[in-house]
Amino acid sequence: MASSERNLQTCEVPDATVQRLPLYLEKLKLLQAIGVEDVSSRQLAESLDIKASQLRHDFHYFGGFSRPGRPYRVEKLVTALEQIIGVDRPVPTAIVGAGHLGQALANYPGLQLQGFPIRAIFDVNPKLLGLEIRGQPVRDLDDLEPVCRREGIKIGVITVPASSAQEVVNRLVAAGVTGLLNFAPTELKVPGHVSVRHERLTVGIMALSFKVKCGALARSAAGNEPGPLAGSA
Amino acid sequence: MASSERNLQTCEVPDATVQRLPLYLEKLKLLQAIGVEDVSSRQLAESLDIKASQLRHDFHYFGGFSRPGRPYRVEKLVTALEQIIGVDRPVPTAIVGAGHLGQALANYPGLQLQGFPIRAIFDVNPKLLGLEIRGQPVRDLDDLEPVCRREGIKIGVITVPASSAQEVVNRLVAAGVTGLLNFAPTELKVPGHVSVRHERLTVGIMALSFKVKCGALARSAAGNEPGPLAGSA
DNA sequence: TAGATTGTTAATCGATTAACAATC
DNA sequence: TAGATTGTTAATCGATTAACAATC
Repeated sequence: MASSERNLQTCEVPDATVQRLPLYLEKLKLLQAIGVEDVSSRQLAESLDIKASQLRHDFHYFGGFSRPGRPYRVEKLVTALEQIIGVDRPVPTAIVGAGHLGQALANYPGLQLQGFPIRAIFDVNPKLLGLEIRGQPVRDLDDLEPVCRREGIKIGVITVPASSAQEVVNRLVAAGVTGLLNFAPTELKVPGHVSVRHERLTVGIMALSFKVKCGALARSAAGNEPGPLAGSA
Repeated sequence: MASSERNLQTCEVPDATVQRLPLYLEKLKLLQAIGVEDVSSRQLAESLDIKASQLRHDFHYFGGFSRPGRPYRVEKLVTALEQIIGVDRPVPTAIVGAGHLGQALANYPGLQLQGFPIRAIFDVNPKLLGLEIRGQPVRDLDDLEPVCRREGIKIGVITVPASSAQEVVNRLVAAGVTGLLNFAPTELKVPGHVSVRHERLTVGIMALSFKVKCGALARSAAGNEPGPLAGSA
């Protein structure tokens, strides 16, 4: 118990584990919604296509979700994971850049539902200032600092062009934002107390392209090119 | 050389390496654009915040980008990586689901620029059928198969609700699509020759939330809460 | 030549998986 | 009890890093 407390505080949790926590939470919430009360590590792991021992190993960093012999209580697990991830209370979030991607994210219900309500949207383009998305007006970038402070914004979503990303980030950090979700294709310099996560849309599609190309090569080498209708589920 | 050919064909390349290839390509194209002709593994690695030995190790799976003693030629490397990733010629891509996210992706210039021209957009909503995005009309989902075949669509981007994702995927696969970029929060069943990549927006923001929360805990434990203006770059 | 660079292998490091005692 | 389950440690596996010969 003492060691799991230390893990929580110093965050000595592997990144690979951290990335799986949201998947666990998502699946558990789904189970909760259909009225499932108990779940074993094997059931939960199988539904996520991972090994049960990996799931238990992940949970072990935080410790004490159940006792040997007893399966997990879905509700307890949801509560615990929400606390661990930090979405046990809403995390006020702002979107900077109300172009196509920014608007899409502002409209996406998942963010609000998962605990990240959009409390502010900013853009430099005066033509967008009239626009309102899910009850939030697009505001002038000039108002960034006072609005972010007033709303207690914790996370900033960067959907501005790469050329203005760093300046926007500096202002968000100065206004007290400590987490940045960066969709701009550029590196960002931030002070040590700020966390950044890059979301690169083109990395995903390129990695996919590589696999597609390799699959095609492998099949043509093996000489068993499937007809377009073959094998469809 | 024989072993690197085998790697190319059977794709025995670690996923971690595959995910870095697009980053290398992106940075190299940037260097090319500003007229840089040569680059060393150290320079390139440093600009991406990785170790030079890792970069050389990655390149070694494909082999023969330079000779000992000579730095890499930017142009040769760009060409080679484009071929390896499979973007040396355009990869016809379709977007299924023209809601906010689908429209944002269709409008995103990066996809076209990186080698993935959007050659078709589909939706079930009749109200969207008049819409045209960057020269592509939103088409009726009923026309999916003939249009995908005619345009030679290789990659399908899934931006429909989770409830209809599997059906859309079945139809895309039947129409000859072999790569799927899935934004719907659901697992997909596909035949073996099809590659799927999940893009989970909420996983990214939740992992970020975890790090933010841990950072706050660590600082409050250490008792050195920085003022909101401290340390800003 | 001397210093710098790549390609390639070996060493290290970390993450995943297996195993099993304790428990229900 | 017998079968199933968790928490926890050890074994395995794979990825990253270091080292260095060959080369410019």
